[in-house]
Amino acid sequence: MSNEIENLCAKKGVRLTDQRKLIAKVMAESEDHPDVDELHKRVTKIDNKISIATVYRTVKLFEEAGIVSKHDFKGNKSRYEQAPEEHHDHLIDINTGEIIEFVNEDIEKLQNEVAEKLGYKLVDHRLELYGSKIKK
Amino acid sequence: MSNEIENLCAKKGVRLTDQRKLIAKVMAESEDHPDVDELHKRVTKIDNKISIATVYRTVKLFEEAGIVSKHDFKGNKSRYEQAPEEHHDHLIDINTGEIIEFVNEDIEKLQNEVAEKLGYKLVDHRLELYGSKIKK
DNA sequence: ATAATTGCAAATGCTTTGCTTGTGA
DNA sequence: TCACAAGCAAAGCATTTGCAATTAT
Repeated sequence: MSNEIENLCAKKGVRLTDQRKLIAKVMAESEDHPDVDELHKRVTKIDNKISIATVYRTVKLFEEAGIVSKHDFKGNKSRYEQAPEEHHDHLIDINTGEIIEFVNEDIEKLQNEVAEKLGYKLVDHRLELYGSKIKK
Repeated sequence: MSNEIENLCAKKGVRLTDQRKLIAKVMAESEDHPDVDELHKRVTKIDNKISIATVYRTVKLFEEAGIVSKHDFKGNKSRYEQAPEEHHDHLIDINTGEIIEFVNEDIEKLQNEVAEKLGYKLVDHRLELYGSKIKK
């Protein structure tokens, strides 16, 4: 009955309230990258007393605990996804808003090389591709 | 007496007011990536009647005309730079906030390949590296 | 002349926060 | 029990906008 996010909360000593459990559940079941409003809509279907402030507080809490990842794509409000096992980047369909995840080791390696060459240790990065579907 | 940005405005049919000339001048002379507040501070030193609303309107106008580029780095307000001749990406020093520009053709090429492989035409992208200086 | 631009202040949209009541460990 | 969390409404912050006065062409 418990999900990955709940397990991580327990492990990290994050107190599990009904609201947090519900938000965790909804996030764990989301295949997309919902924003706070969308999350609030989804949890409200199950418990209509949860306030949007709680959703804001909870995603922030989860993010700080490394349980979820936050993304600020161009021109949108912040969107969230369960923190992935392995890093990936995103391609955003500029027509539909659809988000496709991808991994490219070569780019990752080159990023490290670039940073190093400039005298920096790479701590974090952001790579987003914006494109339109090629019709066949 | 006129700068690159003023020339571009003329070419694009953007009406040149005193305020816009001044903002163009300040942007053209900026080596860094100032935000709107900082731009407002800089123009105010020369003309203290310019309102922040005008700065907002002007950077937006310039951006839509392709004259300046807007960047939303992590955790900061929007920052602007004169639109570069040739594309570059940014490395942000997470300790000082300093921004270093770089170009890497290999990464650019790989981005196109990734998009293509996913069935997309790459229209735009965002690549930001966040790092800390390696002390020697 | 007159359509576009400015300055000001008010409005917006997303997010955070203070405070009182409620609750998980 | 009691420190912490939730709900609500108010505040915050960056940015946008309505409107009357001003200005570039």
